[in-house]
Amino acid sequence: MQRQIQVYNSLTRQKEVFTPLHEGFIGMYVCGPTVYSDVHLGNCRTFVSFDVIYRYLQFIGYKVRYVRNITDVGHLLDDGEDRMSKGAKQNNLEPMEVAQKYTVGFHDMMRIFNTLPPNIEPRATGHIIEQIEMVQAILNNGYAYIANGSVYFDTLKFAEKTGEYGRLSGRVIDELLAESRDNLKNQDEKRHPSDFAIWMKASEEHLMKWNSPWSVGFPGWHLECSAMSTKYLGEHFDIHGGGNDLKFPHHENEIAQNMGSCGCQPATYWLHTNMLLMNGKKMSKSDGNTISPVELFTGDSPHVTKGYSPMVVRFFFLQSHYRSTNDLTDEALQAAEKGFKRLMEAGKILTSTVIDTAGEGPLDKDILEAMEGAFADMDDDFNTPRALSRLFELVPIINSIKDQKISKDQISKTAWDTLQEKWFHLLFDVFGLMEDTASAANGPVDGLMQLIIELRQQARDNKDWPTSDKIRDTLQELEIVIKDGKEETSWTFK
RNA sequence: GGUCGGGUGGCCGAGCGGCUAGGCAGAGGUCUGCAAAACCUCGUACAGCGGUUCGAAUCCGCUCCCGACCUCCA
Repeated sequence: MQRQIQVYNSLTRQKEVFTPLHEGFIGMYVCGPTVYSDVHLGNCRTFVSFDVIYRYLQFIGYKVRYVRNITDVGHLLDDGEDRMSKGAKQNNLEPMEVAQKYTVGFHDMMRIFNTLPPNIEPRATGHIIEQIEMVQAILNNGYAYIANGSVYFDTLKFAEKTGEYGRLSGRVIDELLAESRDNLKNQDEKRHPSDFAIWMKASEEHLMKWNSPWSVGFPGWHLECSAMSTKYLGEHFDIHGGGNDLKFPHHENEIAQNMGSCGCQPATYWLHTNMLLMNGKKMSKSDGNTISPVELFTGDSPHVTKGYSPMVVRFFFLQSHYRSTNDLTDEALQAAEKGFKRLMEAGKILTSTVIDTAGEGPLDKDILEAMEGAFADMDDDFNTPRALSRLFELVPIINSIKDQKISKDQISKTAWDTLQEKWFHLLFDVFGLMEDTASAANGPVDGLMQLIIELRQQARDNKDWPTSDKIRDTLQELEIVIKDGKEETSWTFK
């Protein structure tokens, strides 16, 4: 069921028909987290976005190799200290203990958000040799120079020779050139301010360091992704993804490194997710405008009035397009929570209702068009909010079937069965949503509830309203909602 | 300052030349013992000013705001 899809390519700044390098196969690399502290929500939104992309590509029949790295070395802070080292020193730990702790935490969170694990999750520290080899290749090609044991990428030379530097992020080479005259003098080792380290000589007290032909040191900030994507996906692969904020300098430098070593553009399509905002501003740890996933789940934060379940949050992410900013507010989350519930309730009705109408029904067309439309929306650069809106359009029909406001002969068995199948494919397999908590009750709870509902019905038949209402109110306090339908009474967790 | 992306009804958020987005909230109605749920109906939104066009929220120009990146960040 291969479908033709379109993706927005950051490199060309337009939507393009997606054509994989090898028919039927896709190589996708997504920049993963730096594991020096707990994941924050913005990371989660990005990884949920790529999770949906990964799921959809698989759903439409591609065999996808999804590589997402773990960065456990190589990110310098202002003072020149490595993030991992800093975290280690603060807590008196081995750097690898820090990495391990937060890697586990990251994985837990990804599971909570119901994201599929990538096929390969390489670590930067496990690929020092590959990185050293890449530095060597770049040196051999003349796009890097050695200074005091460190190796720098020569952006000016690269820009002059290839004209590539700055293409992704829209930076202009002329500016780089003009800039150089003023800034040249204050550069110690770098020849040009835009040059960046691909190998750094380590100081004595630096914790994470390795032998190399140039010095005992560590790889540069952007090198890992170049080396690891090449190793697992080849010199040229289909999709490279990451957060918008990585475009420059990270991705720009990644491209430079790949081209500097092998001469080819690493990925055909560059996909960037936009930022998660909170109250209109980028969510960021450094300025306090942040809420951790756990705080969001528990409601333990001044930014929310209550907790929201992971699936509600996932649904909330999906309600905006991955290339748009998404503004997280308490009000928006409440709206998402209700909407998500409505969708899930409709799903339950869909599961439990059988329609046997032979031939065609007058509503078939609407139903099939909406479902087909939802997939067409996904084909168009993974437009999840639009696809979701199609599902919502079908909710009144589904609910009306249950309430018998629409009779079953209005819909054919074929259309209904198709709806069932596609609905769940989209919601569960592609969007990666699932029932929250214990709301899908089984075991004794369901039986107990049946009994209670039956007793209440007896009271109602006897017009014993006090008893009937007491049952309802008490259940309400227990977060269980009683819904009196025309034919039967159902229940759900609040 | 440079680069890029935005400003859509009370809120969130799609659409990006002609056709109802959708969710939440709100109003009215149906159903109901009451309530909830559900269903039906409704608001006539596209920052401002010009321009292009038979026709613009959608294209162009200007103005005003906002955000991101340019330093580690998904």
